[in-house]
Amino acid sequence: MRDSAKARQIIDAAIRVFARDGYFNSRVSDIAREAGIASGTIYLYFRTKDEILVTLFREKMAGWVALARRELRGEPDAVAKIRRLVALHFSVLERDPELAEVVQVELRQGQKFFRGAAADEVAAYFDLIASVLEEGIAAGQFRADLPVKVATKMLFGAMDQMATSWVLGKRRYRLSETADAVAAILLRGVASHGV
Amino acid sequence: MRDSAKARQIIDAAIRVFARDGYFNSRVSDIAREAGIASGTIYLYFRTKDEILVTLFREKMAGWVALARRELRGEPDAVAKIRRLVALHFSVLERDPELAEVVQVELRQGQKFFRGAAADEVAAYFDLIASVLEEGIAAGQFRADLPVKVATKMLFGAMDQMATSWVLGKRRYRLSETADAVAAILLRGVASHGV
Amino acid sequence: MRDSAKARQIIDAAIRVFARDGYFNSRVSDIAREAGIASGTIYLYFRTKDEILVTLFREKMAGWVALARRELRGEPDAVAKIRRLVALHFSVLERDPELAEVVQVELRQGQKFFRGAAADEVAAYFDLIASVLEEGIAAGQFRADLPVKVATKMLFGAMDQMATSWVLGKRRYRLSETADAVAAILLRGVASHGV
Amino acid sequence: MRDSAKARQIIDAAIRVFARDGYFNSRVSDIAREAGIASGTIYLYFRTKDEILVTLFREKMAGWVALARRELRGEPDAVAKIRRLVALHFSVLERDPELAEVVQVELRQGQKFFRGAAADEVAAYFDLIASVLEEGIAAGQFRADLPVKVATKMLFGAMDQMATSWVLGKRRYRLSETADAVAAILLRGVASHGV
DNA sequence: TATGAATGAGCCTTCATTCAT
DNA sequence: GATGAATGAAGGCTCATTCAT
Repeated sequence: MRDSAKARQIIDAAIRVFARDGYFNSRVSDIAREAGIASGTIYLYFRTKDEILVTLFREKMAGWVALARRELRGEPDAVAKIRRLVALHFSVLERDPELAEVVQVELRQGQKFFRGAAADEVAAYFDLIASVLEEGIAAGQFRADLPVKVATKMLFGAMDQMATSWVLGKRRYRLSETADAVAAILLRGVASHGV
Repeated sequence: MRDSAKARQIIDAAIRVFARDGYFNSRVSDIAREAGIASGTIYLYFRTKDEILVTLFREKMAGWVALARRELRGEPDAVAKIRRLVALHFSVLERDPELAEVVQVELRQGQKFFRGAAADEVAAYFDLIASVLEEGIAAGQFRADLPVKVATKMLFGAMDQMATSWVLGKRRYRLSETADAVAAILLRGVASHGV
Repeated sequence: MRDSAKARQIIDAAIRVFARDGYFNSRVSDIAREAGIASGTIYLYFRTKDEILVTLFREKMAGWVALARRELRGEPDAVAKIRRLVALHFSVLERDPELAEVVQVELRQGQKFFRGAAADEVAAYFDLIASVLEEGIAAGQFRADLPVKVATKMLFGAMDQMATSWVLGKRRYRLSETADAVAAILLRGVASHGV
Repeated sequence: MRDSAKARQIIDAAIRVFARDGYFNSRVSDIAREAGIASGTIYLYFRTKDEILVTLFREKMAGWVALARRELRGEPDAVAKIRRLVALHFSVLERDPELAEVVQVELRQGQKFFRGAAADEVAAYFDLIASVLEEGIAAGQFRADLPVKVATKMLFGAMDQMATSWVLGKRRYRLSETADAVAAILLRGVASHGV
């Protein structure tokens, strides 16, 4: 549980195993073997198998949000931030295909992703998107009457489905290359006038 | 499968049980009790517990696509069709909250939804969306250079996330009431000029 | 249960099915299909699946013993009777390979064969063998101090193993052709002097 | 299989349970309770319930054949060896009545005994018998024209039926006391002249 | 800390048998 | 008598978790 090299080692092993076999088909002993430790050792760092998945996700998602926040800070306005956000969303997943498999496919089990322990991190990401939209509205770049909550979900959903389709299509193309097109459509959708 | 009345009875019971307890927490005997039959009877109509979930989804999704196709036929142009599609997507789920729970949450397990046996039906829905986009492009309503595949995924993703958030938020508002706003954003995103 | 063409039809189907798949791998419905009737019909003639096996065996064994008794009656002395008995034992099985498979392999399950409902018929066959041995002793052909019970079991065991090996060896030779050799060894074993 | 002590503990428990209740009436959990371990532990040493039976048999039979080989080595000629073999065959079973019950009754299910995984050990026992017969023929003690394969099966069958009858008769007498009579009949059967 | 043998709760599925038609 | 859809008991096996070392 405590931050530790061993915990990270376990999480990294879990990502590989979950990506390969799926969460339900993976045994704790598989993760242990992949990590090169005894299965009992895992329970010194995680209370349950489920907690591995949740922790995995929380850590990755928290890092993701932090990264996004940092990156967006450098962008001049909401439009640029949306473009950056899409590019980042895609490149993070593209850079780590095993993580992508786990996040887009395995993590959607039951209610673990949007509900569950990871809900805070997802909410933070939603908040980040919403804040960019608010900023755009304030700056007059986005429609004044834009329903922000709705638009936030739609933006996330659109990006998420792009990622899911890419993963399920065995990543046969470069996800990043679609970023501009995606951002363009999203921006037109929310813009106060033609962009 | 053979006796469609009994099979439907089982599927309907399964929807209620899965919606209440989740797929993995549901025992076959729970479905049987809910359907008012013996658990062995289920195996006269379905080979495995898994097949119940898959059949459930295929039937519902096939009906959904057929309904959408029929409804869209009556609309005059692509813009109207997109509006209709969003309204339909939302109203189908809103009318059957238990189905919504199953489709948006339980069905996303592992690879059963987009991959797996249900892939054909999902693909048919994607095709339907794509065909509307093509029609809009041909009619000059949507951008001539619109990347149809990308836009298709984004449209589906946006609607899907709206539905998921609504389900996870315990359906505390009327999903249908967001349809106009969603359609508006989608249409602006793909329109050839400000709509 | 009652003697009837249908009961015989079921038993004959059961022999074929048991010989092909083994008793435990055979379902009652398999027997029904092989017999060309509904599975429920079987229960009009037999109380349980087990009873099919037992009845099958009792009928075949009773017929076998009756046949043997009849045939031996025509033989002049104990030596000729032993020869006849061996030849008959082998030819009965050889003439009906599926019955042989069932009797030598499938029927030996648990305690159904020597113990169980078929015990009487087996005992009758043992008695028949014993009576021939007694006759031979009385006639001076067999050792006066021959332990009849022991010899009876040995004779049966020797013939039985010959049959079992022949069945397990996929009946690649003619069992009957070994009858003379078998009878010769048996007769020397019990004879009052070199035969 | 790995830890021979624990595996032996399980096998010994299985012999007691199978002898008492029969193989099919025994649950894996019964064996576990008898062995004083958890039922899951059994699966650390055996893949299936079936494998327990097969392993049980292979180990016992292998030990039996090894013992017989060793004992026969000390005997001066084929006649003495046959006598020793019969005595040994009977005393092994008599010394371990529960093993006898399992080997003579439970193990004959379907094709596990003569066919199946135990076939090698049974074949080794048959080979041992055959080699003694060959030796006796070479030494002139047994008939020169003795059909060895046939005689081997008959010898085994005769001993086996003696054992089976003894087990089924609830072991109401001492099997060993019949050894001399059995050996005498067998030897007369194969001898080159009156013995 | 680390190990890995041991635990034991949990459940899907089969199929002999029943019975309403 | 005949049917075959329906029943429901039964148990082998898995694997997350524990704990003695």
